[in-house]
Amino acid sequence: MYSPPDPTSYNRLVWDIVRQVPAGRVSTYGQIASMIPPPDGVDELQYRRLGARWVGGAMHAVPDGSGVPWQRVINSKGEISVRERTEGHLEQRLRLEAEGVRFDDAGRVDFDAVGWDGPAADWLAERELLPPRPLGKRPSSDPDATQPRLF
DNA sequence: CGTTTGACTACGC
DNA sequence: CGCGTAGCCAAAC
Repeated sequence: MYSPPDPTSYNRLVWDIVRQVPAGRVSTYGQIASMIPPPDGVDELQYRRLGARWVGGAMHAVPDGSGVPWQRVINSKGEISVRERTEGHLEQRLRLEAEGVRFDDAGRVDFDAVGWDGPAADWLAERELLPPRPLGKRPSSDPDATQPRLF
Protein backbone atom coordinates (compact mmCIF):
# COMPACT_ATOMS: atom_id res chain seq x y z
CA MET A 1 0.00 0.00 0.00
CA TYR A 2 0.95 3.61 -0.28
CA SER A 3 2.69 4.33 2.98
CA PRO A 4 3.68 7.61 4.55
CA PRO A 5 7.39 8.21 5.24
CA ASP A 6 6.86 7.38 8.91
CA PRO A 7 3.79 5.17 9.23
CA THR A 8 4.08 4.85 13.00
CA SER A 9 3.85 8.54 13.81
CA TYR A 10 1.46 9.22 10.95
CA ASN A 11 -0.93 6.55 12.18
CA ARG A 12 -0.78 7.88 15.72
CA LEU A 13 -1.66 11.34 14.47
CA VAL A 14 -4.54 10.01 12.39
CA TRP A 15 -5.89 8.05 15.34
CA ASP A 16 -5.69 11.16 17.52
CA ILE A 17 -7.76 13.10 15.03
CA VAL A 18 -10.29 10.33 14.53
CA ARG A 19 -10.77 10.21 18.28
CA GLN A 20 -12.20 13.72 18.05
CA VAL A 21 -15.06 12.68 15.78
CA PRO A 22 -18.18 12.64 17.96
CA ALA A 23 -20.68 9.79 17.90
CA GLY A 24 -23.32 10.15 15.23
CA ARG A 25 -21.03 12.13 12.93
CA VAL A 26 -18.77 10.93 10.13
CA SER A 27 -15.55 12.11 8.55
CA THR A 28 -13.77 10.97 5.41
CA TYR A 29 -10.30 9.65 4.67
CA GLY A 30 -9.64 12.76 2.62
CA GLN A 31 -10.89 15.12 5.30
CA ILE A 32 -8.66 13.57 7.94
CA ALA A 33 -5.71 13.76 5.58
CA SER A 34 -6.48 17.40 4.83
CA MET A 35 -5.68 18.31 8.43
CA ILE A 36 -2.22 16.77 8.24
CA PRO A 37 0.41 18.80 6.40
CA PRO A 38 1.89 16.94 3.42
CA PRO A 39 5.36 15.56 4.17
CA ASP A 40 8.27 17.34 2.50
CA GLY A 41 8.62 16.40 -1.11
CA VAL A 42 5.04 15.28 -1.54
CA ASP A 43 3.13 17.29 -4.11
CA GLU A 44 0.04 18.84 -2.58
CA LEU A 45 -2.42 17.67 -5.22
CA GLN A 46 -0.92 14.23 -5.12
CA TYR A 47 -1.21 14.24 -1.35
CA ARG A 48 -4.96 14.70 -1.62
CA ARG A 49 -5.12 11.23 -3.06
CA LEU A 50 -2.15 9.65 -1.35
CA GLY A 51 -3.06 11.02 2.06
CA ALA A 52 -6.52 9.55 1.83
CA ARG A 53 -4.97 6.16 1.16
CA TRP A 54 -2.59 6.62 4.06
CA VAL A 55 -5.48 7.39 6.36
CA GLY A 56 -7.19 4.27 5.03
CA GLY A 57 -4.10 2.32 5.97
CA ALA A 58 -4.14 3.86 9.44
CA MET A 59 -7.76 2.80 9.88
CA HIS A 60 -6.91 -0.68 8.72
CA ALA A 61 -4.19 -0.76 11.35
CA VAL A 62 -6.30 0.41 14.29
CA PRO A 63 -5.45 -1.91 17.21
CA ASP A 64 -8.36 -3.80 18.71
CA GLY A 65 -9.66 -2.21 21.86
CA SER A 66 -7.85 1.06 21.26
CA GLY A 67 -11.06 3.03 21.48
CA VAL A 68 -10.48 4.74 18.14
CA PRO A 69 -13.92 5.22 16.55
CA TRP A 70 -12.76 3.91 13.19
CA GLN A 71 -16.33 3.37 12.04
CA ARG A 72 -16.80 7.14 11.72
CA VAL A 73 -14.38 7.41 8.80
CA ILE A 74 -15.85 6.65 5.37
CA ASN A 75 -15.01 7.55 1.78
CA SER A 76 -15.70 10.78 -0.06
CA LYS A 77 -18.81 9.37 -1.71
CA GLY A 78 -20.42 8.93 1.67
CA GLU A 79 -20.29 5.18 1.62
CA ILE A 80 -18.54 2.55 3.68
CA SER A 81 -15.26 1.72 2.02
CA VAL A 82 -14.61 -1.63 3.61
CA ARG A 83 -15.40 -4.23 0.98
CA GLU A 84 -18.99 -5.36 1.00
CA ARG A 85 -19.84 -8.85 2.01
CA THR A 86 -17.11 -8.74 4.61
CA GLU A 87 -17.46 -8.87 8.35
CA GLY A 88 -15.85 -5.46 8.73
CA HIS A 89 -18.30 -3.80 6.35
CA LEU A 90 -21.30 -5.05 8.24
CA GLU A 91 -19.81 -4.18 11.60
CA GLN A 92 -19.07 -0.62 10.49
CA ARG A 93 -22.60 -0.15 9.18
CA LEU A 94 -24.16 -1.55 12.35
CA ARG A 95 -21.95 0.58 14.57
CA LEU A 96 -22.87 3.73 12.68
CA GLU A 97 -26.57 2.94 12.61
CA ALA A 98 -26.39 2.33 16.33
CA GLU A 99 -25.16 5.93 16.65
CA GLY A 100 -28.12 7.14 14.63
CA VAL A 101 -26.40 7.49 11.27
CA ARG A 102 -28.86 6.78 8.44
CA PHE A 103 -27.99 5.26 5.08
CA ASP A 104 -29.98 5.80 1.89
CA ASP A 105 -30.89 3.11 -0.63
CA ALA A 106 -27.53 3.51 -2.32
CA GLY A 107 -25.78 2.89 0.98
CA ARG A 108 -24.70 6.49 1.39
CA VAL A 109 -24.93 8.91 4.28
CA ASP A 110 -25.97 12.55 4.03
CA PHE A 111 -22.91 14.68 4.75
CA ASP A 112 -25.11 17.74 5.24
CA ALA A 113 -26.77 15.93 8.13
CA VAL A 114 -23.96 13.93 9.73
CA GLY A 115 -20.78 15.32 8.21
CA TRP A 116 -18.13 16.41 10.72
CA ASP A 117 -16.73 19.93 10.62
CA GLY A 118 -13.45 19.06 12.31
CA PRO A 119 -11.93 19.63 15.74
CA ALA A 120 -11.92 22.99 17.48
CA ALA A 121 -9.51 25.49 16.00
CA ASP A 122 -7.31 25.59 19.08
CA TRP A 123 -7.05 21.82 19.19
CA LEU A 124 -5.70 21.94 15.66
CA ALA A 125 -3.39 24.84 16.38
CA GLU A 126 -1.82 23.07 19.35
CA ARG A 127 -0.76 20.26 17.06
CA GLU A 128 0.17 22.45 14.11
CA LEU A 129 -2.56 20.90 12.03
CA LEU A 130 -4.51 22.45 9.19
CA PRO A 131 -8.20 23.33 9.11
CA PRO A 132 -10.19 20.48 7.56
CA ARG A 133 -11.76 20.53 4.14
CA PRO A 134 -15.53 20.92 4.56
CA LEU A 135 -17.82 18.00 3.79
CA GLY A 136 -20.95 17.82 1.70
CA LYS A 137 -22.45 20.35 -0.64
CA ARG A 138 -21.73 23.98 -0.35
CA PRO A 139 -24.74 25.75 1.19
CA SER A 140 -23.61 28.84 -0.73
CA SER A 141 -24.45 27.13 -4.01
CA ASP A 142 -28.05 27.22 -2.93
CA PRO A 143 -29.63 30.45 -4.15
CA ASP A 144 -30.89 32.89 -1.58
CA ALA A 145 -34.43 31.88 -2.52
CA THR A 146 -34.62 29.79 0.63
CA GLN A 147 -32.38 32.12 2.57
CA PRO A 148 -34.38 35.10 3.81
CA ARG A 149 -32.66 38.40 4.29
CA LEU A 150 -31.96 39.22 7.88
CA PHE A 151 -32.50 42.92 7.44
C1' DC B 1 9.63 -14.32 -7.50
C1' DG B 2 5.58 -12.45 -10.50
C1' DT B 3 0.60 -11.10 -9.65
C1' DT B 4 -3.09 -9.35 -7.38
C1' DT B 5 -5.13 -6.31 -4.38
C1' DG B 6 -6.35 -2.85 -1.71
C1' DA B 7 -10.59 1.03 4.61
C1' DC B 8 -8.97 6.67 -1.88
C1' DT B 9 -9.66 10.69 -4.87
C1' DA B 10 -9.75 13.81 -8.65
C1' DC B 11 -10.79 14.18 -13.24
C1' DG B 12 -12.46 13.25 -17.81
C1' DC B 13 -16.39 11.50 -20.33
C1' DC C 1 -24.63 12.13 -11.72
C1' DG C 2 -22.52 7.57 -12.69
C1' DC C 3 -18.41 5.04 -14.37
C1' DG C 4 -13.67 4.18 -15.57
C1' DT C 5 -8.86 5.25 -14.77
C1' DA C 6 -4.44 7.11 -13.26
C1' DG C 7 -1.40 7.57 -9.51
C1' DC C 8 2.34 4.52 -7.95
C1' DC C 9 3.52 1.07 -3.28
C1' DA C 10 3.69 -2.79 -0.04
C1' DA C 11 1.81 -7.09 1.39
C1' DA C 12 -0.48 -11.01 0.83
C1' DC C 13 -0.88 -14.78 -2.24
